Formats: sequence, C-alpha cells, structure tokens
Amino acid sequence: MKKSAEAVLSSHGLRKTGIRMKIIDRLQESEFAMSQPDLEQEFQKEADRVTIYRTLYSLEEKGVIHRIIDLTGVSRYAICEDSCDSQHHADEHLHFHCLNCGNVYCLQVPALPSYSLPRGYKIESTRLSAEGTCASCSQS
Amino acid sequence: MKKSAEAVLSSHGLRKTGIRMKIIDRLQESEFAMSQPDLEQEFQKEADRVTIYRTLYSLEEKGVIHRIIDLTGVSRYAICEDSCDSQHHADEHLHFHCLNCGNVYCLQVPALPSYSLPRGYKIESTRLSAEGTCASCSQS
DNA sequence: ATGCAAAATGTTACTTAGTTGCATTTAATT
DNA sequence: AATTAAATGCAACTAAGTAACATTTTGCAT
Ligand SMILES: [Mn+2]
Ligand SMILES: [Mn+2]
Ligand SMILES: [Zn+2]
Ligand SMILES: [Zn+2]
Repeated sequence: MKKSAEAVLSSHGLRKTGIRMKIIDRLQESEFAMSQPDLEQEFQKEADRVTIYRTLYSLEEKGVIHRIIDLTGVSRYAICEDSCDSQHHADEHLHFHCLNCGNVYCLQVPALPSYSLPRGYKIESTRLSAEGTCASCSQS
Repeated sequence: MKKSAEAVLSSHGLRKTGIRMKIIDRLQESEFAMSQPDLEQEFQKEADRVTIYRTLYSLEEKGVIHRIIDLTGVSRYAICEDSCDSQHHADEHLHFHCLNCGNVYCLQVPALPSYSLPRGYKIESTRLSAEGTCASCSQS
C-alpha cells in the first residue's frame, strides 16, 4: 500500500536524508494534516526548525505532500495522491476542518462541482472545504 | 443599493466611530477583499493599527463583514450579504484567489454543491474557492 | 575507496501578522 | 452636564515564516 519513504524520495528526485524520511513516515501514518509547529515539536531532537520548513517546502514542490491552510492561517501538510509530481498536484478532494480539535482531514468526495464564473476569470483549480465536527470529536 | 456606513453600524448594534465608518465605506467600494495591512496603510493617519484589528473583529462578529483566509494565510475581509448578523453568516459564495495579483474576489455562484462524507463527520458549513487569473489580470 | 560539487543543514537574525494589558478618551444614554 | 460602558492608543509581546551564510552531507564521477 504505502511506499517506503526511501522509494518516495527517489521517485520524486529528492536526496535521501534522515529528517525527510522521518517526516514522510510521520505524515503517512497520520490521520490528518500536520503543521510545521506540530512536526517541530515531534522532531526537535532530529532537526532544526528551519530545516523542517525547508523539508516541507521541498516535499511540496516535488509533489510528495500538499499544503492546506487551516482556519487560523497556518499551513498544514498531508501526503499527496500517487499521481502528484512537481508538474502537477492532483489533490482535488475535500478538506474538513474540525472546529473542535482543529485537525484538518483529507476526505475523498465523488466529484468536485463545476460552475460558471463571470467573464474573464480563468480557473486553474477548485477547492472544496467544510467545517464542522470530525468523527473522532463527535463520538466522544 | 448600498446602505450608509452609519445605517450599517446602527442596524448591527455597533457604535458609530470614525474609523468604523471609513472602513465600511472602503470595503463597500472595493472590488475585492482587503486585509488589515491593506487598511493599515490607507488609514495610518486615522487610526492605530491595533484599532483596525479590533474594528475588523467587531465588524465580523456582528455580521457586517466576513473573513477569507488568502493563499498566504493572511485574513482578508469583505462586506457581507444583507442577511448576515451576529447569529449567522450567510456568505456561501465562491472566493476566487488570483494567482497573479493576489486579490480575493467574492463571486456569486448558482449553488454550493452537496456531497456525502464518511460516517461521523458533522458539517456546519461548506466553502468553495478557486484559484486562477482574475478578470482584471487576464485582460492586461 | 576517494574526491568533488551541489544540495542540505544549523545557526542566527529578521520580518510580519496578529494578540494582550493597561491607561486614556469618547459615544451614547440619562 | 454627568455617567459609564465601549472604543482607542500605545507599548510590549507571540508565533509563523523567511533570509543569509558558514558548515556538513549526499550522490556521483573518478
Ligand atoms: Mn488533502
Ligand atoms: Mn465573500
Ligand atoms: Zn475534531
Ligand atoms: Zn488578479
């Protein structure tokens, strides 16, 4: 199912370093998107905070992860679809922001809506997001 | 068409102050959403930067304006639908983020999509946004 | 294996949006 | 005109994110 961090790095033309592998592993096992501050806290022994920023930048640029801006304006990151690469991100799913725990979840939805816009607007991509209570928060 | 800033303030239960009226006027005439830094630059003689933050907070809380988080994580504000108030925001339109100029536009679309989510997720509101080139940027 | 160049990292300093506390002023009501 | 809650100004602070630059490491060629 999940490719090894090592395989992910080499298939996206990225050098293999300790913190990159750890961040890929961590995001792969997470149920929700994670921010730099989240990762900084977990990996403060393994890497400098600036390195974590740069790691996230590189991984996003190469199509390994995608960024979601949460309701407070902070960037959170999640693993991409397999088909993403440096040319094109294909993460056209819904992002669910839990108002209770603050987590952001990537959820697959049947299809993104199409619609028409006023003359002159050229659409490059569409985003659908929702706010509410996540599954974990609504049961407890 | 547009209500006077004075009327807007009194109908939403807000005291009439100079900077509030100026900010309402300014947002009413703007084609796109504006951030605190935008407004701070325009009104640096008229009010302290913190006052502008607090003005935006109050106006949003009472349903006069709504907040959109742009692609850089910064909050931008636009005038609400007439039906918005402190109980409920009804700004369920599309937000278009121009990748060229950075402006965010509020655009009316026929209807927001409906979709189904995994068990347990409780939706409170849905947001649709798009990225691309705005009308002004695509003609020039 | 060794050497090399480009890429990645650590460290420090910095920028910018946004918040907090507190003293002072002002708007609305009486 | 007096009163008081709300709004403002000012200073200090927090937190996410960026930039510069010296040092180390990776991947590759020899
Ligand atoms: Mn996602
Ligand atoms: Mn809007
Ligand atoms: Zn939750
Ligand atoms: Zn534009």
